[in-house]
Amino acid sequence: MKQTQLLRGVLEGCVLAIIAKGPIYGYELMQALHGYGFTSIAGGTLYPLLAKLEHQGALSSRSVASPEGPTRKYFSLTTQGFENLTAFQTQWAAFGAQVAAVMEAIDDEKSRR
Amino acid sequence: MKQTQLLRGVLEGCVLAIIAKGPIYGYELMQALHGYGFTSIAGGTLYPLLAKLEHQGALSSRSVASPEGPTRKYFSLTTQGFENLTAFQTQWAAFGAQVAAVMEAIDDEKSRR
DNA sequence: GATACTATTTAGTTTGGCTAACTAGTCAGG
DNA sequence: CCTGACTAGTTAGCCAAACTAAATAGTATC
Repeated sequence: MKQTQLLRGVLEGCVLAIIAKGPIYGYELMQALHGYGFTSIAGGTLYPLLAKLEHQGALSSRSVASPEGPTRKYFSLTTQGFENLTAFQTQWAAFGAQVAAVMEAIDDEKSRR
Repeated sequence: MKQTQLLRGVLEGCVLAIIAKGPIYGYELMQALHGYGFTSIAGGTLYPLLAKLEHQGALSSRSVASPEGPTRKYFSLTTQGFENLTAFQTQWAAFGAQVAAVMEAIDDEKSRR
């Protein structure tokens, strides 16, 4: 499915949510996203986002050698990151309600026919 | 609220949904969106979108003189437009479910603490 | 004739996810 | 030993869509 546009801003929230569950490195996070259905997310999308979030202070990272490949970079949420996540959840809920209201209106219209 | 990024792709769906209720002109549609909470949508956002949708064949339009201002351009959904709307609703529902799944996971985590 | 509201259009900017390419480490098969 | 496959991360440049700001123009009010 092509959901590029819908992802705008939402991907960041999802990344924060998954990292909130515990430290995780980029590649693993990517696979987790795929598992949730966000199959289109590639390294070129995810890594720059992680770098941005770390730069902004929402994430902290540490490098750990891997027994089966290149060094992994584990990310954790900072206090700021948790705040961002909460803010996102609030905003997303409100936004979803707005969209639902618009769609409901047309559903009413449809059922009236 | 700053929801610029979340609106990506969704605005189009909302516009289709509102027009589905019956012919409406741009300015009125803009006010309708404001009424649903999308207060940031300005003419410079909406009109180009309407033009694009008409060009793509999702909307048809006709100009009608207004008794209290410049000529209005009323838009209606074409068959294509209805199809687009249905496709959007399906996609939006699936997307919403995916995001909910990610957020739920972290809620579980939170409540376990 | 100045302000305000209605109604639409256009130019140019910004944001953030996308593709594509590259580097680099480990391991299996031939 | 070399090739390919999987793991792991980085970078440059593209593109779609919403944004700001400004302009045009009609009507009404003061």
